[in-house]
Amino acid sequence: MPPLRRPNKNKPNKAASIYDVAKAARVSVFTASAVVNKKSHVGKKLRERVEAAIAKLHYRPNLLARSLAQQRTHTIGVVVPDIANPFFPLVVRGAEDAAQKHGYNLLLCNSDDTLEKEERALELLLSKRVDGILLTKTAGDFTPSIRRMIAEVNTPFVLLMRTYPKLTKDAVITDDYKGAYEAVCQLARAGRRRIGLVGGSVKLSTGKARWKGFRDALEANGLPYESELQMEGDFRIESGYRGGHALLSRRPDGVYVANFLMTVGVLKAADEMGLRCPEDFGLVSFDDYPWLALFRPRLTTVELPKYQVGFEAAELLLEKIANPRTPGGVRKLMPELRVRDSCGFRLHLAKMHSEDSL
Amino acid sequence: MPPLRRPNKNKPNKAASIYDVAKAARVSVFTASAVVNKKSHVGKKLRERVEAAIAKLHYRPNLLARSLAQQRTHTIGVVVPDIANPFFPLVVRGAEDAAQKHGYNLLLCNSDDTLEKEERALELLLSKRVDGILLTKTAGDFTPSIRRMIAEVNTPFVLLMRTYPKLTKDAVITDDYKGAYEAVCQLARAGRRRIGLVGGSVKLSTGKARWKGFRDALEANGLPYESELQMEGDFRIESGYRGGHALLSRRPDGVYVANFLMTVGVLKAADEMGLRCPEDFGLVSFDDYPWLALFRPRLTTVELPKYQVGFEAAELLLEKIANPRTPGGVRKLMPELRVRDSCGFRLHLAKMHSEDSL
DNA sequence: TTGTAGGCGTTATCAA
DNA sequence: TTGATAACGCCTACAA
Repeated sequence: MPPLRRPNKNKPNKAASIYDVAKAARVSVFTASAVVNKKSHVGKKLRERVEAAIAKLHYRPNLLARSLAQQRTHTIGVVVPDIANPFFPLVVRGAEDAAQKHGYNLLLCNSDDTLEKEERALELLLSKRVDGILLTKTAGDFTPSIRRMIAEVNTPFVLLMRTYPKLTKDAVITDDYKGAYEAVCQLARAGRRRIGLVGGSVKLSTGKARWKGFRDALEANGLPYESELQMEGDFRIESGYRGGHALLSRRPDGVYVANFLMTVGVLKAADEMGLRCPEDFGLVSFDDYPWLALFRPRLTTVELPKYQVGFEAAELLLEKIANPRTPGGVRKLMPELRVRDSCGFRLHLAKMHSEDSL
Repeated sequence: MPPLRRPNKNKPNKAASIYDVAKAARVSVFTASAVVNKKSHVGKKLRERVEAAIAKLHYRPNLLARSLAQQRTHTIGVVVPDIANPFFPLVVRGAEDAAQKHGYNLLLCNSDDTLEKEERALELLLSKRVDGILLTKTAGDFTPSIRRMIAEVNTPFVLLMRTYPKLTKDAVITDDYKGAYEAVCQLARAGRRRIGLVGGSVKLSTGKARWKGFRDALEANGLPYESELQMEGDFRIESGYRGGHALLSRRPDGVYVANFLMTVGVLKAADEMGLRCPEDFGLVSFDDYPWLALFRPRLTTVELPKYQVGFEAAELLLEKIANPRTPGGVRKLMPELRVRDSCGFRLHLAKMHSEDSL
């Protein structure tokens, strides 16, 4: 004779379980569960008894157990290179807002753009059975082991900012090619002829697209393409600093930097070299922040809709979770050139004007 | 006769469970589990059989089930006002690094400094049975309902940046009083006599401490205390902008702003009013960022060890999780005044010097 | 050292 | 409409 499952085994400080509720309301756990989940029509009388018991016992369902039972955690994993890189907080915030709206939570991991940390994070997220993953893929391919793992679990992925077709076609990115193209065109409009680049890694889709946009804009504007004016960085301050020193020592009159952190590095290098922006070199940066309009040099930059990227990626992911056969694909959001002083456009106009009046 | 629990009920695309492993290795689940957890001495022979089965089936433990069984999720909840406020990413990053080190993950929530969102977040985190919570408490008291809930679950809390003794004494904060005090002293050293404040909410421990530091420094420097030179904001750009307009219209010669976002707002207001910093008013901000050294006005500011706050808070929380009777208490980290141009100190020196040479 | 069986808290199936 | 009872996948006394 199987002993009845005893509710709350007399443990004093234990939270009430649905068994306790059922017992207190003198109904079955089924009924109790149905009431908790506002399910089908439970008789009014029983429902009230259950509700009373819930209130009395301060019952709150254990989401862990629920997740195990229904194979759904209502949690999505997010892996970004570094939340301390000012680019990502807004992306994550967008994702959180979308997730929140649907009753989902975010499990956050940093990869530092490292394959090792990325894989550790993914493995953990998968083991915790997140319902889906938002990933800003780092450069390089997954190990076969993790590839297999991902294939087996069948958890939907949506990529943030960077594409990586080997994993999935679903991604929300920005039109980096166009952004870089316009950035360089603006430099050209500002009368710059020897334009250099401090770019991100060309192993990344973003780095590559921005680099191509740079090159094509050079050509479209009939400007020379000098390979020694091109520096490859890693989107961090330090690499911008190194690239800035190397590049500026070649005295370009225009510089396009592929993200904000590297721009900071470039400005530091310029500072050390006694070079002023935009007088000595015009600069167009990538990615805008509210404070950039207020500090000098006022950066001409290409704003990327960070929040939107996160928000839409999360929404797409949630759709795929709800229905794995959701279309998806690459969603490309438009950047927006914001002309301020650093490109030297105003300077150029003033100069042209004074020449005119000679 | 109870039917044996059947491993992998023939479901095709199901991940292998420990039952499958046990079956494949022809051992009991106990043994399989022991091997997975590198437990006590399992016979070498059996262990190898189990390991082979694990490899063959690509078995990975379901952390959800494990959490349910051992009442431990290895997850800590983090509630911050807004991850998009550049202050918090570093705090969160510090916490993540500490958590990661101990095999923990972060569940991230934003409260927007709203009691409602804060409570929703806490309730969800508690329901998901996080092992502990890192909280930057918003202004105002919990509702009785959530108070009770928190009391019942017995989940350890550690506060970030802001104290709130009604919840817990454990907190990692910065010495805001001292920081503000030094900020104002620096303004005084720069020859400023009519010093105003754009502070945070005095309902927050941070806002209050920074305000007190401001006042005491005024007094210590024999400066007048004019209540109309004090604006209360909410740490966001917009409130700094409004406060900036109101304050600057009174023409103070020095301004202390209690965080970076509000400084951005103040600078915007100054810009619109045609006021230059530091020529027309000296400014000391709170909280430093790498790029602030490179843009003008170069902000004199009080750096707060953001990363450390997050890191140490997480470490303390993990200790409390491991041993609830861990001492704890308020850990106060030291700020660091970084003198640059915005306070007008250099200007002041130059002026004194030129007067000397008259 | 190894195995058996019960428990973790829910949901879900299938009768009644 | 309700109620037993079996999953969900893992851990862990208690036995052997």
